[in-house]
Amino acid sequence: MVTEPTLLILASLADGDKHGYAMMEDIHQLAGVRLGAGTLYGAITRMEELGWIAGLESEERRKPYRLTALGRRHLEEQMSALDKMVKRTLRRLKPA
Amino acid sequence: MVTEPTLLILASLADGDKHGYAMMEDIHQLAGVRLGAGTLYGAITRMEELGWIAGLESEERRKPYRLTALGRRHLEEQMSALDKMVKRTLRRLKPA
DNA sequence: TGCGCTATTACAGCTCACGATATAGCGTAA
DNA sequence: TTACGCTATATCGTGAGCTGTAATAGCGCA
Repeated sequence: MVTEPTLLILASLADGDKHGYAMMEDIHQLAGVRLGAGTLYGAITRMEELGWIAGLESEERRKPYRLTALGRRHLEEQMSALDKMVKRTLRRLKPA
Repeated sequence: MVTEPTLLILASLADGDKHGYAMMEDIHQLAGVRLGAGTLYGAITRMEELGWIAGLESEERRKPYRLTALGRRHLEEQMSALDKMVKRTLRRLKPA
């Protein structure tokens, strides 16, 4: 697996509000992995409790979620750390 | 946590053979995280069984490890996938 | 009517991350 | 020479959370 489901969900919501199933599709495009239902909805529940995402009301059977300010900040931190790490590692992989 | 310990260990060994404790220091420099002893040596054992790293003989109390060809290939694949994902996500975070 | 896709929930199993503990060699300062 | 702190590895228990699967249900279409 490329990254923790948590980051993939945050990354997906960074593009706009989405419900669970739509995140599955988006994450597949974004990272090439397909999260299972258990992984996805389990992570969503935990992240909502953490205050990283918020469920929006809806009269449909779809339940959309939105990235909170806290979640966005966390995503930014993780991404910039990841970016540094990836760049350093790629530099190690291809010697001068 | 930024990334799985597995990738961090592979990334550390991409720079040259190292024993466990040296990886801890290197990973701290590389990714800003400090792996605990349990995490580190647990992952090392599993990765050796997978054939991603190989233990080298040594008469000292230090046991150095080397990245195998298989491990290197895996690291390259994961890093390029991560690289794509990070770039796309960063683009989402800072709108035009 | 039935099939396949969308959509969510719940659950059981299992891996693994993590902290803590134990052991031990080493250098060095008191 | 004793004691302390750092280096170095191993092991264990616990819990979090990833994973696949099954159950449920609305929807569109043939």
